[in-house]
Amino acid sequence: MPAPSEHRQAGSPGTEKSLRLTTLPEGHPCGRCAVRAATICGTLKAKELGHFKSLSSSGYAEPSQCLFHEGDPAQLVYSITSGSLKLYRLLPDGRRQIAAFPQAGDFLGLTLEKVHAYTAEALEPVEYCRFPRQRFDAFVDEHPEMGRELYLMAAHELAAAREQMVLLGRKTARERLASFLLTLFDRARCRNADWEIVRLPMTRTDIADHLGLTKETVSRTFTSLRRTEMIALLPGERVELLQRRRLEQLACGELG
Amino acid sequence: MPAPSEHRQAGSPGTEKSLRLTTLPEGHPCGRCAVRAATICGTLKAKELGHFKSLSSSGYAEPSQCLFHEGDPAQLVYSITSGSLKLYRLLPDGRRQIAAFPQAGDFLGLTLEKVHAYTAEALEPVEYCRFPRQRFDAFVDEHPEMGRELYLMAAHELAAAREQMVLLGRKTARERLASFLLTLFDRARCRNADWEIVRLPMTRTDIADHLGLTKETVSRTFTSLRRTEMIALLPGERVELLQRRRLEQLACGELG
DNA sequence: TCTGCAAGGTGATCTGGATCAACGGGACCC
DNA sequence: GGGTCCCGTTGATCCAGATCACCTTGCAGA
Repeated sequence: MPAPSEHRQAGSPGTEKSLRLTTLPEGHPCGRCAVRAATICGTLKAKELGHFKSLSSSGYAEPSQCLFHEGDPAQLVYSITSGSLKLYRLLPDGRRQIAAFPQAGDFLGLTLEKVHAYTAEALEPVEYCRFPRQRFDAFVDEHPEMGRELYLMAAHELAAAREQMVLLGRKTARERLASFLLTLFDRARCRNADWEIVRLPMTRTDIADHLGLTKETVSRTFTSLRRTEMIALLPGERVELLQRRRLEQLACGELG
Repeated sequence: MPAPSEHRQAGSPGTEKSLRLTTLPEGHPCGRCAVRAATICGTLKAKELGHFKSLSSSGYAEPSQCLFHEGDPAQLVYSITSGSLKLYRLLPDGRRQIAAFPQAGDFLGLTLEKVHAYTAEALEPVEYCRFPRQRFDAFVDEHPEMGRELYLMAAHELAAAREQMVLLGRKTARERLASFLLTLFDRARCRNADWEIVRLPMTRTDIADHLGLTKETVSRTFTSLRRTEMIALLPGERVELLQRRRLEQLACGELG
């Protein structure tokens, strides 16, 4: 029987956002959007949301297809409505760093620069709404309350990025993998009330390039966590967290 | 004779922000603020800025003094007007990761959580404006245009944090130090037109804890860059970049 | 049915940077 | 003047994780 989670007991993002979610009239184009509550769309009223949505077009990407590449002019902004991706930078000699694994509810391509600094590649089939950058910016200018929402989004991502800096700069391989699994778990739990089970839509190489390791070390570390009975590898690219409390201690450096 | 810089030739933040800077009447409390142009204060008109400023109190911190500690309730927001700091997280066993070296013009303490996740410690004498968090938030709510400014600030920091993730995850010690020196150089150049000289107000240990290395490795790497004549160590904690083009190539992984 | 190949796993070996140790110099304080 | 402490530097040794090599499995395509 797993110990209860320490962090974010009450008032998880999901709860808090659903409070302010406005109901939409029958037949609204966003009426069936599964991620509306989780994005900046959630704060817009029916009419404004209709206008916002009308700026966009829907799209679909297959696994290994890229929404944009590092160096491409940043002309579109994406709101992911289903699926997940990897966001990465390549060094000239092929070394790769995966900055994040964006998923449904995330915005993508919101760079301040004229070109993308990262490549966004689908891990699974991805559905999205796509906004021309200029129209997106114009809409934000006309709706100052959107600025605050964008800020909250960026601030969340900044917190995650700094957490990852601690991981990359100072944690061991075991600590990194434990942290990674817990992050995925927390992120999934905000959206649907899964169990102690985490789905891994990415390969060992992807995980390695996110954690600053090699795929061999990731593989060995999975084995090591399995041998110490902290996790179990389930069929279907899934992992069960058998002892979440111990994983949390390991992740924050309290355990060998 | 150094090659011209590749990145950010025209339209540096400094230029772009000064365009929108409003002039203040004689005797305005922010009239002599050196960093007004570089912060969100720069977008406010005289009257609003006066109101904003009146929410704050000025303060001063000596080297090694902390504005706040990891775990403290986040009750204040700081706008740094001079000096520089280190922002770090400690793991229970003493491992440390320095997330950033904030300096004049930066805001600090803008967390979404109720407590600070990092400690902010002065490297040099620091002057700041300090806003009670509630009043700061209330002001932002009443001035929606501030949301956009906060967003731009967070987006800049996010870009920097992801750049650091690439560094920590995939770069060698030499590449890390070269990247670090160039980042400091670019940051200083935005504010005053220094030369090819970078000031290092932090110790070797601080640099190590920022780059995911040890102080010994940082020291050896300085020596190595000096031996290959890419930098020179000057008295007064300063470094001259002797071959910026080569340093840039090294920093982005194009050189051994 | 075979073939190719991408992904995961594991053993053997290597190495970049960590760790341990020692020294010199500057700032500060009796 | 003589401690003491902190900082930077350098040498010697160690080790976590990288690298290299190899095997298995699953699956798509011929």
